[in-house]
Amino acid sequence: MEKKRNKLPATADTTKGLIKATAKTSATAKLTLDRAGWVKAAYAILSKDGIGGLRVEVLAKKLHVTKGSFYWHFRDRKDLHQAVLEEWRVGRISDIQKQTSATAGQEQAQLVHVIEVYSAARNRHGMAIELAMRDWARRDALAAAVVAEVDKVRLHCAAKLFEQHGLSPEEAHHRSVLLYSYVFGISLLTFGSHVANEQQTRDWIARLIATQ
Amino acid sequence: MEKKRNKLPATADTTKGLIKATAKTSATAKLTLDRAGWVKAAYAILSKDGIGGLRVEVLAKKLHVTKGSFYWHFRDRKDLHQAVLEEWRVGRISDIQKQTSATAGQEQAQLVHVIEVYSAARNRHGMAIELAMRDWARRDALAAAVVAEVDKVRLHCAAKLFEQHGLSPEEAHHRSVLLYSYVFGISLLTFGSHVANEQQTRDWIARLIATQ
DNA sequence: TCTTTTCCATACGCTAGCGTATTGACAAGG
DNA sequence: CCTTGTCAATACGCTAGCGTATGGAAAAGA
Repeated sequence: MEKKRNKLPATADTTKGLIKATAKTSATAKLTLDRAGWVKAAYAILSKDGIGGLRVEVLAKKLHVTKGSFYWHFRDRKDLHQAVLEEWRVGRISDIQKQTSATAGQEQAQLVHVIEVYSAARNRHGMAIELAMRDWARRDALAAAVVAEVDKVRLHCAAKLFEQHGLSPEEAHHRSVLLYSYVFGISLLTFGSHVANEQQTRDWIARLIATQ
Repeated sequence: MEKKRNKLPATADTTKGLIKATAKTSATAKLTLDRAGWVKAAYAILSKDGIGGLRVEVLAKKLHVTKGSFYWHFRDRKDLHQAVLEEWRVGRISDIQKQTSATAGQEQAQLVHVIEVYSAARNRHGMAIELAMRDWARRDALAAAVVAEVDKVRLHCAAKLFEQHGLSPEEAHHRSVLLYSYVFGISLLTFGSHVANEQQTRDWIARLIATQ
């Protein structure tokens, strides 16, 4: 019995529902699917317990398998980390470009929409991952690089909306930085406590940021 | 057996002189001061590695003692946690009220100053603790309560400045929430990466927040 | 001087978790 | 049928870390 270390092709071909019913391409499909399954479960733990709680055996228990399976699909813990980072990077960039594709004349509404989408009150799970990634990035260079790249794209896309709305490149950049600082910062203020939603405050701030 | 007498931080040394003067109070004073030494070291670890890295034996090694000392001063790990939280709570509230005591007519300059003080670029260590506390608060109810209390005071003090500057209570609250969301959020954007400081953007945003 | 108190060192048992080695089950293909 | 490849279970050694028990040194009191 020879063991092959599976080094991943990072492109996640998410073909759901083909778990066992496939016959021909099942080998490759099942491989990537299993890695994707581990990564997906890793996300759930990451959002709840942070990168420090992302442990191999805990993850295995969550998936009702043993770590023997994990070390078949992943070389080690770092391998999983890289897969999680890559998944997050691709997913976020894709999401941003979807969120910031505005029709002409609707830029301001689109910006308000972006603020709402990233609001912790409406997207608690997504924001938990966001904060976990940033906490991770403060102690890990690779995570920091990924977060920096995603932020760069985010700022660029938001700035483009501001510019299309008539602002100068400088002010567009300023407001983009403020926008993302706010949406992440507001989640830091409200996440731990059970503060009232304060929708009025959120609306007021969103208007201030998005309106020139 | 040979023993190494490694001194605790300087605060412990200065008070050891007081022990000889007062006998009865020295016991209590030394106890709390030694606790303070542990708490201070805990801060350093907290800012660097987060609450997950705050381990008893690591902390002891940092102080060049064994954990035998730790368990003399603290009942357990949770005891240290509570001491750290209390220290942070008292220190932050004291600091806020100092930072927001404005002379009449200088409220706006004072608000800009608050934004600058909390800027990650100028106060990296303090912001690291701030972020670590908030990450901690996401998974610990006690930490969440402390952070919520500090935030409440912060928002109240900032809102008072805005009101003294002539804003309505509602807008004063809105802008206070924006102010603290921004200062914490901007640190999330810049902490992991080595982004340029962008002082111009910071100034522009500070003016937008503090100026009606 | 003798005793008590204070503070730290040492040794111990225990658990969680990482990574490896080995075995086994099962399906596909020759 | 037998071989091979795929994936998971099991067992193992190892480290880090928590909390306890105990000893020991030194200062403070008596």
